[in-house]
Amino acid sequence: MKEATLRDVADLAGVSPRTVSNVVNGYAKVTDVTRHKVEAAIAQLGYRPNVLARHLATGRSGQIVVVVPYLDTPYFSELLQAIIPVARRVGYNVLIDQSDGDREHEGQLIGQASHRSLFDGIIYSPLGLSQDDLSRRDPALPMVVIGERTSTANFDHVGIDDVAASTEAVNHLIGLGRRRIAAIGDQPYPTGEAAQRRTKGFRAAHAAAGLPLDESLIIGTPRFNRLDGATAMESLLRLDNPPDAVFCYSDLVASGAIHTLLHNGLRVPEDVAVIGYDDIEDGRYSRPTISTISPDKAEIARMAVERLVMRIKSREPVPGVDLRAGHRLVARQSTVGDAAG
Amino acid sequence: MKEATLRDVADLAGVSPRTVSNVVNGYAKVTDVTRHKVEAAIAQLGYRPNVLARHLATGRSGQIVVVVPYLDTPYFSELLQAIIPVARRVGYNVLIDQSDGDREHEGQLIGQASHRSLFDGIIYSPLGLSQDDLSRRDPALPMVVIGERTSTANFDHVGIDDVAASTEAVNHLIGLGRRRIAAIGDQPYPTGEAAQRRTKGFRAAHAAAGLPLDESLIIGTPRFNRLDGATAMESLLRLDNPPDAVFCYSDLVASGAIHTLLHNGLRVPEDVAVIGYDDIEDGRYSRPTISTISPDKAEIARMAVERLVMRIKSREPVPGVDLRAGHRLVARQSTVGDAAG
DNA sequence: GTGAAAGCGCTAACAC
DNA sequence: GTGTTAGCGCTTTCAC
Repeated sequence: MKEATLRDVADLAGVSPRTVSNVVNGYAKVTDVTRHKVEAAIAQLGYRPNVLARHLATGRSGQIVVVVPYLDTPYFSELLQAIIPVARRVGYNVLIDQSDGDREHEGQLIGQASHRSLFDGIIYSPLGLSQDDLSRRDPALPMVVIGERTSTANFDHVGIDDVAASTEAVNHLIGLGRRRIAAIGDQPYPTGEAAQRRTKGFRAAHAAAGLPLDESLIIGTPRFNRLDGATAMESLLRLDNPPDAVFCYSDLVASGAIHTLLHNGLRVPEDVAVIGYDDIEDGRYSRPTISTISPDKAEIARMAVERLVMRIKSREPVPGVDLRAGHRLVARQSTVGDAAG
Repeated sequence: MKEATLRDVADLAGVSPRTVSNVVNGYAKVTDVTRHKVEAAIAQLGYRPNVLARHLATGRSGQIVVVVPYLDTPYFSELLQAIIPVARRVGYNVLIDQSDGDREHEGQLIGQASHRSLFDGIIYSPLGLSQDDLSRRDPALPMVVIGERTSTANFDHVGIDDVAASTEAVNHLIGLGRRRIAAIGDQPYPTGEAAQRRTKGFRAAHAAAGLPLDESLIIGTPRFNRLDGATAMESLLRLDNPPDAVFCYSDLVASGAIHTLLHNGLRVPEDVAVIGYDDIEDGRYSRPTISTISPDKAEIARMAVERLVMRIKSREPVPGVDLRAGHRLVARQSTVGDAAG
């Protein structure tokens, strides 16, 4: 049996397609009595609008693309999982794209023309994409960037206050009486803005506490993986005067660092306290559980989607804004021990 | 400047839209001279077909859904990464859905009606979905199942020969002189078919080698995660007579098991050899690198997509078939030590 | 507030 | 082999 069309509904309700469309989309004002008639007809026929036809008529595809560097990095997959339902709720499908940190790919996707009728907008969580790359994109393509860098006239940015969050993380360690605090994850080059903001917070906390800062305790890593954390921790342990606490720029890094610590017979947090960043699910179940900065992923997702949809629907150019989502520090075993429960 | 339409091309080439459509889609035969004219016009106008319009006209959406239990499980994300480009190449977008092992969700998605014009077919990598659930689905929705269970009249199945692969894995361990071999990951309940096939191979290898099998060395786990592996390994180490090798039903499990072994001062592979399953990227970079059964993910992806597209395009009902992708054993450090390089 | 009708850009009978 | 033409189901000016 064929699906009912808008015209069927119109016929049954004794109104024109125009009216049905109005009711369905809540556009123009419709008399209550007409609305009821239409709604009854819709119910009776089990009518559901044909998305495809709507897209053709409106010239929009109803698809948005979310680009993440790595699909299997927990932080990104969790972010994705937050974004998908939000987008679906406002009528958009989510296409997922992995950039692989591959500049080529990233550039191509947002380049001119390639997106014609394929998607209406893009949510971008870049890694290793320079300001330059971003501005070279098709400015007509609505875009929201998550995470790094700040907005321009062209696009919006959604993220948490990394500097403040990092400061809190380090303050937490200081508050626990730690005095030699290391940082793992710095990336002192153009595409490492996110990392640099964390380093900034790291410094700020030291300054505020009047705590001297040993530059040799800031370890750079190419990425934010477990292996990076493990390797960095090893080099820290080789120091004459190893740290008594570590601020890791991701939970994965923290996990790697903890691995190395335990492997070397050190206790976490008794000998070395470790705090991470991202609040990935793994950290809640690992042993010890990992203290972390927890970005409000749901809020990030909501902000990003809302803002993107707004851009898509807007006829005029929209000025770029910086949206700040919430975050909180979650103290778990890796800093406070079994007090964390 | 507006995009060129098929009609523009037709006008410029001096032919009818029908002909242009034929050329674009390679449908009917077209004279070489006509084809060249059309192609020239296409090039000149920079014409690209409007996907949306095509979908409306054909009644298909050009979307397929891939459902995986967990987005952030490396095996699934790698599979996804293999599927996406293949699907794109044959003109399909991939919508990703995470079922969370949530029966509710899985059932709903493949139920009646919910997919109208949203997607043309579904590639399903189920976990915890019973045969019953599967057959309750809308039979009109083209479906290919990856991994577990075998096909029915309704859908196809793509997978590797788990029993053979598992047998090879265990043979590998036996060939290295191991005699007390454990298995981690059995799931002796209806939805654990994949696990059970591995156990079957485990038994087969023992039987073939005339090696007695200690049932207490077969450890069940709720999932295939790191933590499952670590926990299971701990219980194995508490045995009076611990194993000298372990066959893990996933690389994640192997990773967890290795973690526990190293943590307990045992050497891998000298004291205990470990082999995993899935060949996830992590296993190639961890220390030690993890020996594994490597399913040909590219082939799985190709088979699944090809078969699904075939189903989508076919007018008549298609009988379900079982497609078998290749696999190979990859010996790395966790079984052969530094001989693996 | 609602109706009539013209597309959105493509595909696919149906003819020639 | 190629042209004609009628939709696919919806949105949306334009009138009333």
